[in-house]
Amino acid sequence: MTPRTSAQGRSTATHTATTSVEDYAKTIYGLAEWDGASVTASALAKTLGVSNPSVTLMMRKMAELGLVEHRPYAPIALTDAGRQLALAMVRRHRLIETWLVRELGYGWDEVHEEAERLEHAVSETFVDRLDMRLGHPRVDPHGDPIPGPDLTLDYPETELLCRVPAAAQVRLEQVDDAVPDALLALDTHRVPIGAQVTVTATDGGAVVLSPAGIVGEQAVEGIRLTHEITHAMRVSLIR
Amino acid sequence: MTPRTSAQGRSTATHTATTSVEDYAKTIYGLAEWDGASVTASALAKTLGVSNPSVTLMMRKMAELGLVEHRPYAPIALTDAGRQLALAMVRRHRLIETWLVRELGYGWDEVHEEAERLEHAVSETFVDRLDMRLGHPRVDPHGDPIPGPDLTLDYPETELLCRVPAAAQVRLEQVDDAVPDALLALDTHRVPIGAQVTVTATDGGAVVLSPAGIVGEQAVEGIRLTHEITHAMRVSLIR
DNA sequence: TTGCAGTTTTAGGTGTGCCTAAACCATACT
DNA sequence: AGTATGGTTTAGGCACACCTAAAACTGCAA
Repeated sequence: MTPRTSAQGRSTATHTATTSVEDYAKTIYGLAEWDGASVTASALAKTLGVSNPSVTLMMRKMAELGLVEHRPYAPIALTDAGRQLALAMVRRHRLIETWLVRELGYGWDEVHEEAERLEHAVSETFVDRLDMRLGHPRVDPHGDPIPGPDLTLDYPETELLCRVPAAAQVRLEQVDDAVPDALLALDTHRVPIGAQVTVTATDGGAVVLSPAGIVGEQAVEGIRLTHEITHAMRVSLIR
Repeated sequence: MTPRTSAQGRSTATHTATTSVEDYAKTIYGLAEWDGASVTASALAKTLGVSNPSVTLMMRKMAELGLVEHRPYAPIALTDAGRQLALAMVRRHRLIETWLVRELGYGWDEVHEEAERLEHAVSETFVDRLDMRLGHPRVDPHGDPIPGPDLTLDYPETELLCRVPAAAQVRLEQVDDAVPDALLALDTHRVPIGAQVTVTATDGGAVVLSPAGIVGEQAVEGIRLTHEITHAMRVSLIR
């Protein structure tokens, strides 16, 4: 599951990649990674906000570039080179977000869009110097792990919040920075990354949370989160 | 000479501008500004590294957008809106350069290319926050003045080094960051921005400099700069 | 004044990345 | 097994920004 990394890091493909190619690679990686599901053309189209035919065409192109495996009508998977490219983009994105929050006073809910544009414009040198200045952070402000310079990534053991059974005690580890509603919900209910909570009830993906440690009878107001939001959060199970 | 600035700053044009349009506007402004000459299509083509017909086409487009005045076969000039856009880009460019040098440890000869890409990717918000963090600098590391948030710009009284007569005492005020040879020459001869020097001899644009204060007989090795390089520097006259 | 040289524009064409509409396949259901 | 329903691909086009080659204009000079 953990991506294999060839020694010298990004090679030819990374240099020929256009902004679009970079976005496709990152999105394919994100879908496969976050959900653990196989990536379909239409899922990709929906996430990227483009039409289905556009995806088909781009997949043909990226297959020729050696970035994806794609036989007609079959699901889409990144090659090793494609994963390299995706991880390089993820690294950029998360380092930039960390910097925007730490040094330019951005809120964690403001950084995504800005990073989305900047990540295509910065050089390798820039990324390395930024990484050094920030002290080689391991996670970004949303709890997402940042790939190292060699593009390896250690995953904590996490699960999508929408898949956790009722009554579980969990710790909030990551939020998808691309889902503003999720960030907003955590802000308004004062639930930071690292908070421990109990899943009081589940309803087909929607979830009700209470502060951890609340046992039973106390009538605490729970926090209700929609499926869309719980799908944008990953948690680790406690005990 | 100093561009007039309408109250609320950048309006429609700034938001519809593509990367190319932004580059054209900035380049037209730079040519008119630095040289004081009227801008021809071929000068623009050469500076931007594109063909002449590409310039013609782009001028038609930018005229429709209300960014340039351009009657066929006539020289090119920015409209007020075009100058707004150009100044917004100059502001971005120079603030980004200042930041790269001050906080990411870039050399002043490394920043141009990086800033050239970043300036098209950052938001207005980003620029304003960066400006605040840097303490509203008035000049960038190359001595070039940085337009304020209202896009006005105060020019010091300067002249191109290649136009200064022999025997003049001058102070180095600005270097064109887009000319690496000029930056290199100043680095190797240890001449910083603000240095006072005497123009010992001129030769059709090429110039020999000596440290200021050297009067006559002392046989000091002068610094010889080509026309290409002296054209990339601006100085103020002393006394 | 006419002609020529150089600049500028028109004409026609390329590559990228996107779109809609229409054909196509593969699977799930009756 | 046969067919409907969806996801997927082909077909045909558009916008942007660039190119080369050829035509058109300007203005200087014989």
